[in-house]
Amino acid sequence: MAVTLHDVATLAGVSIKTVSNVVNDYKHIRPTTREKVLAAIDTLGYQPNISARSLRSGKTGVIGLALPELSLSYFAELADAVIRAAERRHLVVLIEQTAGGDREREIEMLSSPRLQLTDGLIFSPLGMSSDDVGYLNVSYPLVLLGERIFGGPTDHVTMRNVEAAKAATAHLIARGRTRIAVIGAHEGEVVGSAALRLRGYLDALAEAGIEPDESLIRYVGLWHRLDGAQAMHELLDSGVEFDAVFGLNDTLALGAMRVLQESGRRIPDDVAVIGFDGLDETKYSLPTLSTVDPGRDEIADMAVDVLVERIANRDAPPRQYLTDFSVIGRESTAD
Amino acid sequence: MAVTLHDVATLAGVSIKTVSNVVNDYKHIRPTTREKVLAAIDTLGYQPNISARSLRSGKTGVIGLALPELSLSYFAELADAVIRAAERRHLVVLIEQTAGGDREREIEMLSSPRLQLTDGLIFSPLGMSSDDVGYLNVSYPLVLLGERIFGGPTDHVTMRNVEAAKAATAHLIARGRTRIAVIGAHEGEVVGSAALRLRGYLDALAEAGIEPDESLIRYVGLWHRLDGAQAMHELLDSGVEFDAVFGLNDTLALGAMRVLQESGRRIPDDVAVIGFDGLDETKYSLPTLSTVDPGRDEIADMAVDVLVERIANRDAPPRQYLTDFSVIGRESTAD
DNA sequence: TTATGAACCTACAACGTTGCAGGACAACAA
DNA sequence: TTGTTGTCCTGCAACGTTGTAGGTTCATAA
Repeated sequence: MAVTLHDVATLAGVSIKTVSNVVNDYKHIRPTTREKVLAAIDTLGYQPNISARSLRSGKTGVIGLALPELSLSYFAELADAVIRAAERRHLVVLIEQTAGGDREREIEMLSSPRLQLTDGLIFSPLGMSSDDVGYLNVSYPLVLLGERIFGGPTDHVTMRNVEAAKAATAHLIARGRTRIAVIGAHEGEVVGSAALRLRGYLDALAEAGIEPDESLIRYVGLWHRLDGAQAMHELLDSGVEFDAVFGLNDTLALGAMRVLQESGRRIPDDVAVIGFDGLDETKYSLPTLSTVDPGRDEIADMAVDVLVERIANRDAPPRQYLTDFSVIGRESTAD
Repeated sequence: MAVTLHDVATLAGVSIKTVSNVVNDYKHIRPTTREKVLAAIDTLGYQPNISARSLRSGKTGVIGLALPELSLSYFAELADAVIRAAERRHLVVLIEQTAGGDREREIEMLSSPRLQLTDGLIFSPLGMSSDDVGYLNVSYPLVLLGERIFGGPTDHVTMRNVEAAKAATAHLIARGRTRIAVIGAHEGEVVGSAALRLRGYLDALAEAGIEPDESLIRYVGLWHRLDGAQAMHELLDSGVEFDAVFGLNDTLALGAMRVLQESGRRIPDDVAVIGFDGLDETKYSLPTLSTVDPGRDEIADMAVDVLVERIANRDAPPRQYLTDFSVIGRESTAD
């Protein structure tokens, strides 16, 4: 059925190896020979067998991308960006979902035989924590994304969470807001997106000389829209005064915004709202949502680059890479 | 570096083939031998080399999924469902994006050597049309999704678009609405989601004895939120009266809803709105959006099943499979 | 006792490719 | 002339696996 080097070689009247050389752009080939071979390849419609090539070379041209779940917009947009970045480098992406970031699933995934197909993995953990850092000692090239785990034995690409959250908070302060609620904190967390962004929030308050108010900090379990909505309900019920909300991600902010509107508050007049992540969706909400763009394309590009380098050179010491961010002001924080 | 059958065989004191037999659950193996081998596998941490296995067997355990782009929620949720469905069958999914549904890219993708890695493809076209049906004559197992192309030479999984759109429209009519605008029609289209859903809309009107009004049918280019918003602007500017809106997909409906609210209309009091696709997001909008659930999980399950069958039996005639749908009433069409 | 067949195990070849080593030939310098 | 260098091409072996065919052992039946 399938056309092999052998078939091409026979038709072109050369050896198998010469065909292979042509296919792989080997230098020392007479132009006439090259053309004969290319013609044969063309008439037979030859395509190299990737399995055989992989077996021989040990490379597959596939990279893995493990993330909690594609239904979450943040990860869908991340996957989109990673696939595009990989494509530019002639790599193809195989996606593993870890059941919404289940710790056991993540650990299991790290040693899954399914990764055999892969030259390396880009991993965005959610359930695992720094305690699980030992599981990252894998035998294949691994690039870590996000803020769940620091100081692991692998390359790590992440954004400047503290600085970005500080900038988002400063954005609100610059618009005269002083009673800024923050939604999405995680009880007792030290690293992780929630903790880092909360720290940025506190830094900004400190810099502006605003006393932090614990009653303005709302804790949630997950970072879904429902959690944002519920946290806002609680905040409203508590009766505490506030004139701005910082959602530690866009989804939380959108959920909170909905509840604010239901309660009759005007955005941004009564309450200004800002999110975090730069989701596409924030451009279309009512009102449009100010947010922090973490530079997703840059993260994706960098992650793929770093992985490619790591595949080429496994002995280099692991490095940490930081991307740039930008605050995007929209209607929800308009003056 | 990597542990092979050979290493395991040496340690266990049996032949390579016996180890292979154990790994592949060959029946006639003495329990004691099996345990010896399993012990050796365990101590060495053996994992089969998938490239070699693929080369030998011609199967990779990978299926391709080609779709316009993951940033569009519909496709992100579809990909999520397909990956889950594939996982249940011990398959892994490789995702190809076709640049938002670019026709050239779709055609190119169909003969990409990247598909070599794959046992078959699930393809959700957007740019290609029924004129391009010839390009679907590929040599690998292919399952088509969606409504762009009918009557192709491949298996096809889709939903009952006409019936579902009719049901959505009837849902509005049952709530006393008679001036129902529809957003998202495609000029001159005959097949395709837009045309089919528009037909369902017209069928429902006809059944209720409502005369269709061409000025209530709004045409758009793409099905993004901005297009929905713009169509609604035009509709409002046109001054035509309406008491309900049927967005041919959820994104259009959400965009339209935003503009309706900006214009001061109350939903559903002044205007009822229903969408189509059952996006997760519709559960969280303000107000929550009524929609049609096309049974995405069922589509994904079926697509993977059909592909697996097709891989096993390439000679069976192509079939068309239809999934069930359900109308989900929410706040945007509440009585 | 031997014949029969099932249970268990093994050697060999092959899947399609590429690295390696080397051969044939031409061009050029000494 | 001979030696040297470079160009162009080839055969062989190997990557790790599984299908095929066949061999050995053992229990059971004749």
